[in-house]
Amino acid sequence: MRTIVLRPDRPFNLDRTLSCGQAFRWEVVDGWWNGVVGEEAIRIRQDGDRLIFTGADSRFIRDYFRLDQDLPSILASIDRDPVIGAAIQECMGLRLIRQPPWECLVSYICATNTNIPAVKRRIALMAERYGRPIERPGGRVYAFPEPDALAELSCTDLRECKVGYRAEAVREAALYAADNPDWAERIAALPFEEAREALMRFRGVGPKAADCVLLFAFGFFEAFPVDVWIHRIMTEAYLPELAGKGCTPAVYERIRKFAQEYFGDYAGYAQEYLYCVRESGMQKMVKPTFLNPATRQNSR
DNA sequence: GCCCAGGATACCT
DNA sequence: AGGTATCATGGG
Repeated sequence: MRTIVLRPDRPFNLDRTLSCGQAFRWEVVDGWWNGVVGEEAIRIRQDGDRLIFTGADSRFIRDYFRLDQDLPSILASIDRDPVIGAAIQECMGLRLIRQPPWECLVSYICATNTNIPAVKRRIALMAERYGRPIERPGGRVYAFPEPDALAELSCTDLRECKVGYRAEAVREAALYAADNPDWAERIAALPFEEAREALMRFRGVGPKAADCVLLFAFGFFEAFPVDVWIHRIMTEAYLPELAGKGCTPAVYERIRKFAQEYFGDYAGYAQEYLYCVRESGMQKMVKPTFLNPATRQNSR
């Protein structure tokens, strides 16, 4: 059992971080979060300013949860109005984690037009059936399968993991990644927009999935994924002129460009905080509180 | 049975 | 450039 004592100027909230829908392989079992990251089977809980965990060393935990990132400065930089301000208050301590690129890519291919529980099920099935077993005192768990393990499968095999029509896309991605083991390094070395284009060359990866992988795996914090919830929040609170138009490619582009300019280099954090309060936050907007241009400009 | 969900794609006009 | 049908699955 290991412990990390959190510095007061490095706020962190484990529950918010793991339950906000950015990662799909964590679950709570009697007060502990259990998850598999790479080859590590991790068990962790938070007690005030202490993180108590097994299954990985402290350096791994710090890196995965980005505990050394200066969250207060980041949040100060995006805190530009009452809407995002309320989300920051409510979700303080939520951090964007550093996910393994391959698992993250497959996860968001499997996350199109579906809901979070279904994605978790798909990833869990692929891991149980085709991942390397990891033996732990608490039982056996499975690493997420490497590209070559998935590349061998037929679409039928993948469909039995309940991925549905996404099977071809998962298979193609696996074949490509197995043939190009350096695919992630090459994307990581590109500038943001080029990395985005590279990801969108995978079948089944459009703007939204690409932005999620850029944000959750590659640490491009200017990425601003627009799903149906974010589309709703952004059109109601920030871009009323786009309300009721549906999230067409042009609308998607306008929202993400606005967000990058308005929230700045850490727009992705704004996105995740807004997503975190998607339901409670929308309730409070029964009378849509459109921010007027004046409010937008003199903030901060 | 319905509608919705961390959408993308091919195919229209 | 801008609309639209379709895809497979699970939750509510």
